Amino acid sequence: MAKELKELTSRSVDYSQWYQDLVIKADLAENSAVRGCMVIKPYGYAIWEKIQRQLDDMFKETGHVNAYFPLFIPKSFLSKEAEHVEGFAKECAVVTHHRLMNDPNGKGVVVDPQAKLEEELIVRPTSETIIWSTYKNWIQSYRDLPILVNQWANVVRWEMRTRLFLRTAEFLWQEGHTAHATEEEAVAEARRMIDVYSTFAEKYMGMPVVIGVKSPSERFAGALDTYTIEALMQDGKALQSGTSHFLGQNFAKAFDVTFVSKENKQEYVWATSWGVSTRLMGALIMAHSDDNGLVLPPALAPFQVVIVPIYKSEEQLKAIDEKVAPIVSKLKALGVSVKYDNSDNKKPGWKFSEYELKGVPVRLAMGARDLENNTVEVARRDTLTKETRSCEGIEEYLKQLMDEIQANIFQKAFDFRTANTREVNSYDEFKVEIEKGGFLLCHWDGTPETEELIKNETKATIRCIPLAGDKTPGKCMVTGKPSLCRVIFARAY
RNA sequence: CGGGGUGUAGCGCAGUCCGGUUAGCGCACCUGGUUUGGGACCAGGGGGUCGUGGGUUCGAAUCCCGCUACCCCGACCA
Repeated sequence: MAKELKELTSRSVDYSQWYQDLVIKADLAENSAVRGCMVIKPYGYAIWEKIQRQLDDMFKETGHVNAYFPLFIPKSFLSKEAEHVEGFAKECAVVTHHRLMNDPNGKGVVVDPQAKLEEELIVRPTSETIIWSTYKNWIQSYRDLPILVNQWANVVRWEMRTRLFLRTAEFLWQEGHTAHATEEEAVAEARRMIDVYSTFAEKYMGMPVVIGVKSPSERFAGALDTYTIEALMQDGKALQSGTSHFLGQNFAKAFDVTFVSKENKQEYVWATSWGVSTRLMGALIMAHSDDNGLVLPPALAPFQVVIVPIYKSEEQLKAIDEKVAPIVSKLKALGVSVKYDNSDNKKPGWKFSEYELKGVPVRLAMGARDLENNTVEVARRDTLTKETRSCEGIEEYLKQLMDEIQANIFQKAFDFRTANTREVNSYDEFKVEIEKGGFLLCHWDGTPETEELIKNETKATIRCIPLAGDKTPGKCMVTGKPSLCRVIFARAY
């Protein structure tokens, strides 16, 4: 490998730099000329499309439908739910005018002062308000419920500091917004969707996550409960990868959304919202990548197999083309996506490195030697191992190899998390352990004050109170007050 | 919004302290040739308002003042 690239992708350098260089080098995304925004490049977007398609299928299976709501939200909508506005007001992009004009001084264009909007429009930071103002018109009777709607959209949050994929000023996501007749049903929906996210993360992204509930101070603005999936990155920091909120009747009350129940009573609707974003791609990158570049799980790789021909002459290439063609079509028939890169403008060595950097799960190389022996070289991205195999039955072998790689990638991340999850019983020990990264399971007295203190002193936050696992009570590591169960502390992105 | 840093070819940088031929290097790009089983080599070539506005000077990438953009570290957050 070229020295330059080795330096760029080496994790011995600062992790955030490693991450950013990897994103850019692997042709996933780049910084835009617009502050804090990101250009998702075709290869990166192909991964997003995979994520999108899979999630969308899972939403459909759970009875949801897609819809689309406006990008702009009248300013007054945002002020209707007090906590909600509190949470988002500081990071909103605001539209104040609707027209430009030629600069009277002849210097380009200026905002036309005549075109000032009567009421400013907010570029959505999330769509609860515009959606609930719409739901008001959709809901009269219990027969109109539940409403199970999802939206694929972009949102804007004017963050002070941004990072590619992890926190951009504009990002792509999906946001589900559901309306229910009863509290139980809404809670069940919020729980069901965090399970969908968890399944997606583990089965498709190959990334183990902990399902839990957020402490009150980490809750979504306007929610009664926030469920989260928390993943551990290779540098020992946690990443919140998806959330599902039980909103109670807060938004129904703010937007006066009521329905007539079976018992002919006027009642407020119960709500949930849930979302995952392009941040999942950040998670995917940081969870699995190594010094050679991305490592993509087969389930989300834009193509699962790349075939590289090695040849000295036109005739040889032609012979390899002919040999490869039936393998390609057979692989496709088996549902394995494959790219045959017989482009003549790059050398094989270059292609090897390039596809490794891009995280393609399996590379096949075929040259004159292979033609003679009816073999092909199979290189695995996850283990970086190579073997030469007969072309006989290679397609079936590759198909099952995909499952093996998918499982191996998950197992590796799972083992890493296990090795970096520790029980900690004293605050002194905590201060030492937190420097090593990872998840720390600790007792906490349940108060926001203690949480705040720990955060200020150690930069660690409560990632979640896990839903599953050990529920043994204990004593808070800081105050010694009683604690119901251990919670997960970590430094987070 | 506080602290720090950087703007020089598509990308990455040197040159700036100490002003002085025609602004340089690596990668990328173009042409020709030899190559091709782990990011090839040789030869030739093209590409620059040195972020921007002003000032000092015979002369400014370099010195002075303003503006601006981006990056990093905090605070805030999916």
